Amino acid sequence: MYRIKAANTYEKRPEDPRGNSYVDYRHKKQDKLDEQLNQQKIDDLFVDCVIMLNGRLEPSANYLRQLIGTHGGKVVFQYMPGVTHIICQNLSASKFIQYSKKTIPVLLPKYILSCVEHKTLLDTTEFILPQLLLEQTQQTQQTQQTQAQEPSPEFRMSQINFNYVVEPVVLDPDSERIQQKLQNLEQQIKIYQLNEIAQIDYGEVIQNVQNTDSQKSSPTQLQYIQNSPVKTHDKINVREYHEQSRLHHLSQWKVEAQQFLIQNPPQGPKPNDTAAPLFMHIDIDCFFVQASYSALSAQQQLLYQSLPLCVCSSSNTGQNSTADIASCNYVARSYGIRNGMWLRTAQEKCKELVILKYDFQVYSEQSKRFYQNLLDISSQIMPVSCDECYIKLSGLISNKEEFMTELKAKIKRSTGLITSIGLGSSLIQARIATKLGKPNGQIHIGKEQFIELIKHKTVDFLPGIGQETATVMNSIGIYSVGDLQHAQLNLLQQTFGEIKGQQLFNSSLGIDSLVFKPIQGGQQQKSKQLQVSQNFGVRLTTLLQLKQFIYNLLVELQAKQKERNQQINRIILHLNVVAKNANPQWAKNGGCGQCEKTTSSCSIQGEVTEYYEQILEPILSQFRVEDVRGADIVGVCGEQQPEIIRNKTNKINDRTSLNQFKELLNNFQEQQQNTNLITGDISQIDQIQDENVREKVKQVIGLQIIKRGNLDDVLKYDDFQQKNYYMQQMWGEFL
DNA sequence: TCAACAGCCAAG
DNA sequence: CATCGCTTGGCTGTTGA
Ligand SMILES: Nc1ccn([C@H]2C[C@H](O)[C@@H](COP(=O)(O)OP(=O)(O)OP(=O)(O)O)O2)c(=O)n1
Repeated sequence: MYRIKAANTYEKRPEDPRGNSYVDYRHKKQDKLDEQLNQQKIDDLFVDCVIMLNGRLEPSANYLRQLIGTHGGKVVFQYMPGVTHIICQNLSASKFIQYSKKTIPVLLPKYILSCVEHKTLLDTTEFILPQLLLEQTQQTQQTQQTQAQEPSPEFRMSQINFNYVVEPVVLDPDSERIQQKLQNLEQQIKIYQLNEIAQIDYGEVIQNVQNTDSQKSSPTQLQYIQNSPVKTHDKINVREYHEQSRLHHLSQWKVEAQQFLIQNPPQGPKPNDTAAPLFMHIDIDCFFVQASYSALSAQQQLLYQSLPLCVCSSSNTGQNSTADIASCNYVARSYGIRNGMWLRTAQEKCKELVILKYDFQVYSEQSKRFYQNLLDISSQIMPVSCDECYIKLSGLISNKEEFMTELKAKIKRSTGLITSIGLGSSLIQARIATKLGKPNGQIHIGKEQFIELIKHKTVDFLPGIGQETATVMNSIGIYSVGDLQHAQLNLLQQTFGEIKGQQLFNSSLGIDSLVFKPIQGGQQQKSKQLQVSQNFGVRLTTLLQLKQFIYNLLVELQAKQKERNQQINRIILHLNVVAKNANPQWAKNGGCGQCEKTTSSCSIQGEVTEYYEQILEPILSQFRVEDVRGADIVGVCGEQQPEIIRNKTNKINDRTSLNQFKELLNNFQEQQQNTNLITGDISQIDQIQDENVREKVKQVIGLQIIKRGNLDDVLKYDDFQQKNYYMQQMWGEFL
């Protein structure tokens, strides 16, 4: 039996685990924040070193950079004269040749960690990249501090190696015995009893869906083991757990916002598609904090005015809380506190941080009120979340400033909440405008300004660029948005893939990759998948309990399916099992910690709840029940209406007439956003000055028109995202 | 050639 | 007391018919 695992999992540093569940992403995010805010120098260990980090590393390049920085060293991500060490992990063939000729030591990341650990520069011999060892052993003695030759082009273009290794699963010697035991036990404890119980539970839950009464404790709910690390005063089941989970509500409210708009179609005027495109993005500032604050008594509000506030499930003052901060106000942010940060980290930054309680009821009501205020602006609204949405305003607004001021005042009157508004000619421009204006901002960004305004931001400022993408970008020498604006498109595409690469590039220029999809009144939204998860507070002892857990999740899935009137063709179970070397010290209290996913899937005929055993059966031998820390169940929905509009990615790569391209593609983009199809006027192509460029554009567009009959069909046929083949066909001439 | 599937990433 | 780490969608890459 084999399990695929990321090749470079680094297990010695639990606070930066990789390749596991999203849960670890939280840790990484936390790390990143910590790192950004802790840059004091510790010593001068690496003071004479210029260390080049290359490719994907474990621990992450970001972490190593911080580490080296705090010990006085300099870090570069591309080769340059003066580099004293190269840190690398996966060597591609071309680089292998390059590196083996260099006189600079090429070392494993372990070298940095060991040096720090021993507080001295160690001999490099032990840490030479194994691939190079044969060639280089003779040379290593005299390699340090040597000046290097000019870099070759390939050398500068750092590639990322996404190799995977297949690693045999070493079963715990006990597990088989335990399995056996459990199975026997299960048979003894009447397996059919579960079915019986299950039926009862099923009925109850469905009934509860209908009359929304809170559910009484049912026999199938999870049982916590005695003396488990998670102590609980009460038993919980999936539904009760979700009631308390902010992320569950957040996801739920997004769906509710969509449904609200379906049931209450916006009455505002229809935007004018022939007018200059104009989009608005609006977001309530630190939503949870404002809402929780507004629910306080006047006296308390006065007391907390202009104090650092946050919303967090912990009310403790004990200093070691691992509770997440859902939202913090801008005073708190000035201390470096961020949403999603653990309370104890935040309290290290600001002792006076005031904790407010969640009030999900209030958030839900405020969200509804917020949306109510948006209904008469325009007929086209696209919700992003409970506190955030895009609205199309093309041709509807005369005085922008006045409009924004009035809307903000109106929302303030109705909800008491302060919002930020951004206007721009594309979604991303509006989005960035909001971000730049926060808090209490109202900004309109012009196309030209956009590129200048964000030039000096780090790449992760752009929506769509998170921790992972930023790290990879850094490793190919792109740090700022400006770097990205001037990056080589083909390098980006080579690194991130054809579409993703193009989208990243486009984003830096303010061109949307997100498509504006306003809610269509009366038309039920169909999801592609429905998911139910619980990865908190799960500590099981018996197989029976595991089955109950899975069953409970399936009951929720079924309820969701019925509620949304969707069909589920297949379910996928991701069981989160505690990672072998997970460091308990870093684990969130009650959380799942570092986990490895064990996955199983099966097709569904009939009710999903009937599959609780069948879905577990194939993977039962791969883990011990007491190691299970949670599960995600994904239901893949069927009977999807085919999407008419797939994502379209505009191609730009002619540097000499970049501006013309930008302009042209902006126009195309705008038309696309305006009509969802480019039906329009392609005579503007004739206005392109540069003959080369003009012909290329004509070729590509024209070719497709001929092929498909007309431009509408070209774009309807936009299946090319599915396969690179189509990309080549559609846009090959451009490349 | 393309649908299906699995995995990763981002977002609030 | 802790603590409530969910859910959806888009893109990449592989497979197999
Ligand atoms: N990791 C996160 C991020 C957000 N939220 C919740 C709390 C936020 O109030 C709400 C909206 O998220 P935003 O990203 O809009 O952040 P805020 O509204 O808190 O702040 P701002 O929009 O001013 O940056 O979602 C959360 O619970 N956990």
